[in-house]
Amino acid sequence: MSDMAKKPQSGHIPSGQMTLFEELIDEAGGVFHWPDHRYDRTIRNVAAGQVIVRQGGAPDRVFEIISGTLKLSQVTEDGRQIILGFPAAGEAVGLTAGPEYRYAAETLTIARLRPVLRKAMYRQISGDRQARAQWLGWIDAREQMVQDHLAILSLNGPLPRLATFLLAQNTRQMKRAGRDDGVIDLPMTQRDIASYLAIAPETCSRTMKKLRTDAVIEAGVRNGDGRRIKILNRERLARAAIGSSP
Amino acid sequence: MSDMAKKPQSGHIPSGQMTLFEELIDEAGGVFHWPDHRYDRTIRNVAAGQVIVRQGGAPDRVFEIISGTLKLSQVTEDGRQIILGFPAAGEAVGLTAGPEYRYAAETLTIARLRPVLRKAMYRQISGDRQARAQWLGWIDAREQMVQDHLAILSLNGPLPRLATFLLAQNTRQMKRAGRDDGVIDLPMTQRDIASYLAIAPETCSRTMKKLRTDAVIEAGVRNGDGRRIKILNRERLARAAIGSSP
DNA sequence: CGGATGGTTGAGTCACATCAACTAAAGTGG
DNA sequence: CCACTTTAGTTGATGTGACTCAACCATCCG
Repeated sequence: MSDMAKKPQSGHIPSGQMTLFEELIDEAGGVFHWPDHRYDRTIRNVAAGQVIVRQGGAPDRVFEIISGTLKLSQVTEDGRQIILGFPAAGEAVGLTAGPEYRYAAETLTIARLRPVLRKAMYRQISGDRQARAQWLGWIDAREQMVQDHLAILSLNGPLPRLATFLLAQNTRQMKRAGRDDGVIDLPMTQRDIASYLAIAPETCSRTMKKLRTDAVIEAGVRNGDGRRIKILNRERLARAAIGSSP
Repeated sequence: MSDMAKKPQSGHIPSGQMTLFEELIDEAGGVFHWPDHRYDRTIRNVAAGQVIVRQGGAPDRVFEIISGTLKLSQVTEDGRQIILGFPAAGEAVGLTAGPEYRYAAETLTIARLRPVLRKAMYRQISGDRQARAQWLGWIDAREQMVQDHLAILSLNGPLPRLATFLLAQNTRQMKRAGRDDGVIDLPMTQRDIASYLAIAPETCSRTMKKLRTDAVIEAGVRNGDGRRIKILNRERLARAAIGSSP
């Protein structure tokens, strides 16, 4: 029930690719510390497994994701961990109207992030018309993410949930890349996916297998960080998403 | 699976209390039409069962709830209906950064609403410091609502979900009333609660019964619109919320 | 009184969570 | 470069419990 509490799986600090990007990385392990100077709009490279914002921290910055994928997680009062989503390039992280960050954000892959001070954000929203449209777009995207999550969780089986998740992931990556070859990058672990879908990790694995043996998807090999799968039959994947078995 | 689609239960247009408040009510059945003139900050009384905002409509107004309880619902692309929450006095409805309302809002009880034009909202956010704090508070409250919903849906049984829901309802009403007598108003149907918790209506009923027979709650009689229950043992309700059976 | 809506209860089935053991792969350190 | 450890993922067996279908009350409204 609260097995997630027993294994917080906090920052699994990989150091595999890090040697390649050592000079680009600001800090190596654990929580990423943002330099206080030159914080405004300076894009920085961050290693995988870095905690960008901490739950409960003061929300003084918003981060625009230039590239890479992040993971949003939250620890509830009773100790369970919830995965809230996997924002990627083009989205923003840290947007909140409250007095503190409600969730933690952690890089799943190497990422390029642009920090923006909250003050600057308010200035831009009031002033520059174009910048405001940009901000509202990010806020809207976040709204959409949450809505999609709720829609997934109100589905009643692992198969519809996973299928919907994969399709959504495909759509997002397709929009980002401009083309659609049916390949879906999954930089997150299956454990994270399971938590996001509110199913058991074993069930997630079994459902994946079912999709594989039914020739709906094709599982690739490990891709440095995470897996990569390919959609073989989008029709059936879409039908699985709404609960029709054949 | 999609039984909600078969019975959209759209606007169940009650006319019970309406005779009492007939002169206060602007429109009787179906979708509530807001007068175009005097829209700014004029509190209006609305009957129960009125649709305040429609999904897909242009989000030109935000509604501050002075009194009463509303229901937020959404119809997904594949026809399922999702209940997103039950905002009450002190909260705001219709806040969105996108080009259209994502969900419909309907009054569950008689309500007093203050509409505010979006333009006026932007003006206030940029200008008046105090008004901005108010708006940010509403946005934050909405964030909190969604987070709580996600936290509930990531719980894995009907009992924890229902218990959490009841405790949250109690907390909200307690804060609003200033005192806590353990009484919880439930203006929504059990069908709505079940949809909100993503469980079957029968399961919702059975779980309620279990709480009743275990002397955790006491069920009152029908209260005009909806039921009213009382918490007899908050300890056990709280323990049920995190999944401990004893 | 009849219709409609919301709620309750019963029986049965299926499937998800759980526990457990195991493989695969990658990081760690000598 | 090879043992050791750790983590992610896979598979099997099992019991329970939530959904489903169905019929039945209870209220409220005409």
